[in-house]
Amino acid sequence: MERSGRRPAAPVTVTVDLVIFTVRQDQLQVLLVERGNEPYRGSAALPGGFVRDGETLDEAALRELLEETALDGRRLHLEQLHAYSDPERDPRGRVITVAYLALGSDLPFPAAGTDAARAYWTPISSALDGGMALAFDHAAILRDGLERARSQLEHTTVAAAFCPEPFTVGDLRRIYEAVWGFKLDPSNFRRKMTRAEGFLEPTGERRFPEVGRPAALYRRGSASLLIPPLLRSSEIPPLSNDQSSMGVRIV
Amino acid sequence: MERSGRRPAAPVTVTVDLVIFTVRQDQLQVLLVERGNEPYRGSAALPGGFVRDGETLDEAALRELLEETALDGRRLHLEQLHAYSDPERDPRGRVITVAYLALGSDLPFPAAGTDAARAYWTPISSALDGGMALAFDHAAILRDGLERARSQLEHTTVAAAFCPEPFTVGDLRRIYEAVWGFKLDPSNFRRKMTRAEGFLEPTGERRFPEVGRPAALYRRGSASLLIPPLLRSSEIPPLSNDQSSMGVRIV
DNA sequence: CCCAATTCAGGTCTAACTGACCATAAGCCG
DNA sequence: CGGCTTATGGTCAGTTAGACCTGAATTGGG
Repeated sequence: MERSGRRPAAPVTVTVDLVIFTVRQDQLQVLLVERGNEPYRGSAALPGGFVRDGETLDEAALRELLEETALDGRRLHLEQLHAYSDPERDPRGRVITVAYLALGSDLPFPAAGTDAARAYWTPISSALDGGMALAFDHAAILRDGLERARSQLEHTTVAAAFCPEPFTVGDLRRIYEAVWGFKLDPSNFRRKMTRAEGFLEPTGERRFPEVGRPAALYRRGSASLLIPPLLRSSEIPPLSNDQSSMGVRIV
Repeated sequence: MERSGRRPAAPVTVTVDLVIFTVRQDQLQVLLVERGNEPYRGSAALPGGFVRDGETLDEAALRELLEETALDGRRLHLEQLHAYSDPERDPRGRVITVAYLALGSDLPFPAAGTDAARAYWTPISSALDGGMALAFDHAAILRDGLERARSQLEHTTVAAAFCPEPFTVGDLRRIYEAVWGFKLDPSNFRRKMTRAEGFLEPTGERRFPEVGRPAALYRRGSASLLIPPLLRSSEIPPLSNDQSSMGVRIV
């Protein structure tokens, strides 16, 4: 940072917005709120809010997460996604937002006591298919969050963050299938996951499902990276709405 | 974003800071400036500045880049890195910065006309080895930028952004070696790169170096992703002198 | 002119991994 | 019991990665 005296520092309002994903009924779902204030009153939006004095962005994101989902932050993954800064993105004026990606398992329905007008889980397919116009640039943020989540599953063990412990290899596979949007071969998936060091920690227990053979139960291992990665290579392309706003276009 | 009326929006100053990397003499170098104003007057810092009214973060980063390096933006890569928001990170008050990563080939020395007190290239090894205390949290930003650059080389074709066109496979390999900090096997590297679709576009020409056999010249291809990725699997031999799979550590 | 040094270009070989597919196991249900 | 479902494990062929080797093409020095 240089040149502090030259130009007046333009004052800016900063918010955090959260892309909170969970998997329910083998479906990737995102938490949306119905806006209670102008602008976009009544529209669907990502949960979020203003960053307060003396608060880091991470703290603000954690606070909003707790307010929206009443969730203990321990078993969920939270990471910064991107900062969005189009001067026209908020009709009230200059508002820059920093988006966060949160992944959680079996997240509860939003507590009734929150001050969001209404919060609810929606399958990303419906949230993105154009029928539901999200407020501000939240559709773009959601797309970026989805792509980030999909990419993270390739290289890290965060998929386990979607699974309540203990879980089976099948549970984990259904997470991958829900997030990526296509089926995986159960046999090859199991071989891959059980060989990745530090991903799955056997409990010795088994789970007896409604139907089918019992499955071994696992806990999350200590590894955070998936080595070697599981790349969604040449599979069936999922519902692709590639219109990412990330990356700078030059020329 | 929700709950607009509840809390006053705390006004914040926003800056962009740039981690600008280039490779010179087979060394990864970063552009630093000597601060001309308080705080940290005289200390080394990353180039950057305030975001102006009506400007996106990307635009602010591009503007700073042009001011610092007088660079035509065509052959350089610019991407958002992370937002840093510790309330104590700037003694002047509440300043959030959004860091950008820029990669360029053969970048010129900073133009004399810029208003940065002094700008200069430094090998990252010296910039990070503690002897040179960077202003603010810029050491952390630089570390994050380095890790991002290293990771990008695995999955994308940005390494070519470091190479003035046309370039040889050897040029490209030396970029990887400089950024990653260890040697690669020339033969295996060439096999990998020439097979990756859309990375290298042969020109048919050759370059006759000072010493050694002439090398075929290439241009950047159209692909932006490197498929399959080139992973620096080498990495931390936990015990023993196992000199890793693909190379020998330098640095 | 021949030789050493250097770098490029290519090839071989083996181990590992991938993806497609098959087979069996172990529950449930009627 | 046989049929259905899911888990688990194995095979097999094709691909890839890493280690290593061979030769090609150039410069520079005796």
